[in-house]
Amino acid sequence: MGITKLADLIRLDAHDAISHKDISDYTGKVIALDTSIVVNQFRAATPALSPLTGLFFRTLTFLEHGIKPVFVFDGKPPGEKAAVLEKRAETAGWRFSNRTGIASSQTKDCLQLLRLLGVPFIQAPGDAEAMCAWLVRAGTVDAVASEDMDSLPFGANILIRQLNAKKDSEVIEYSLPKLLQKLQISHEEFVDLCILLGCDYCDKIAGLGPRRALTLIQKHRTIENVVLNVNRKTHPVPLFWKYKEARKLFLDAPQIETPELVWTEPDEEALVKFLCHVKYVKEERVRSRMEKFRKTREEREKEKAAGCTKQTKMEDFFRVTRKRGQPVEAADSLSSNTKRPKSK
DNA sequence: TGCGTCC
DNA sequence: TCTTCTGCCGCAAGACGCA
DNA sequence: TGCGGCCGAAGAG
Repeated sequence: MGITKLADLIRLDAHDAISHKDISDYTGKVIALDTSIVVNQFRAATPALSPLTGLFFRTLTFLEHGIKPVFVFDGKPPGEKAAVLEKRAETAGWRFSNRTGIASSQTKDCLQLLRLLGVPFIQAPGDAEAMCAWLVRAGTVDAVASEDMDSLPFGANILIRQLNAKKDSEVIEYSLPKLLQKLQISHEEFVDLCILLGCDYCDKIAGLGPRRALTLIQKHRTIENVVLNVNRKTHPVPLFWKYKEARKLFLDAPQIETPELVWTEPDEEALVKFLCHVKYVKEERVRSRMEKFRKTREEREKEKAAGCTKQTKMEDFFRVTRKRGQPVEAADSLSSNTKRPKSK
């Protein structure tokens, strides 16, 4: 669900924090993705089909563009969010199964697919969004790609939306430092603002929308002070309001030692065996996509040989590792890329 | 480019 | 009176390949 | 399921 109306607020009040990019602008970048969001996207688009094929196609598109994806899996959700998830699952009519953090069969399939594609993945101790944001802060990855805005209060400096395989689709990049500068608030104040807007971890104050919430935080700086300065009759504070727990979740996300990230060559034969013989995807579909992948890769190498500097040589790309706390480039360099508005 | 199909 | 919030409604969500 | 647009209701100045 993310943060209610945060995208609107940024669009209207901190437009400078947004830049419009093309997927090719992320060549050579390490991008963390919340796997559950990606999988749910495919499930929502084609409920009758396995989301595995979608994951397969999209991951290859990333690799073709020289993007190094890292998939992050949800661990045991924090108690506050578990309640929300359970409620959501109940209304949707399915059983909420990630209470323990034990991988479902679908998760195991995704893990297997990523292994065969040679793409690294990380098991988060809790919320995958929190882990993704922490990876950016630690310099392990350059940005988070997600449709949820949660990564920003979690502290991800760069958030990318609409990073998909569609041709001519516009990628939107949000810069947290620019956002804070434009709104003239600190990260802690921004977290309080997100709680007032409405997040997954606690209730919100009724009657306070994005306009008023922003003005109040800019004026009074903390939720405690905002509460003292709003009309309690028209804007009642929720009973047993767990805003302090929510604040703690955003600011003190659980951290783990990041494993060394390694990208290797996709194993076509094993992919065919898994996707076609176990998951019953048509072999022709998998083979032709792999063929296209190889051709794109060859073209890139040719371009590189011809002196096209932007392209990443694939031999360089594979078997490349990213060590902990050793960013390839500062995350901020992503947002310093030239804006490339799409012409329609 | 639009539309049908993927499983 | 103007601004802001809320609730309701409708639509579209992925990616590929063929015509 | 989530969003954007539209509308009526309610609050702020």
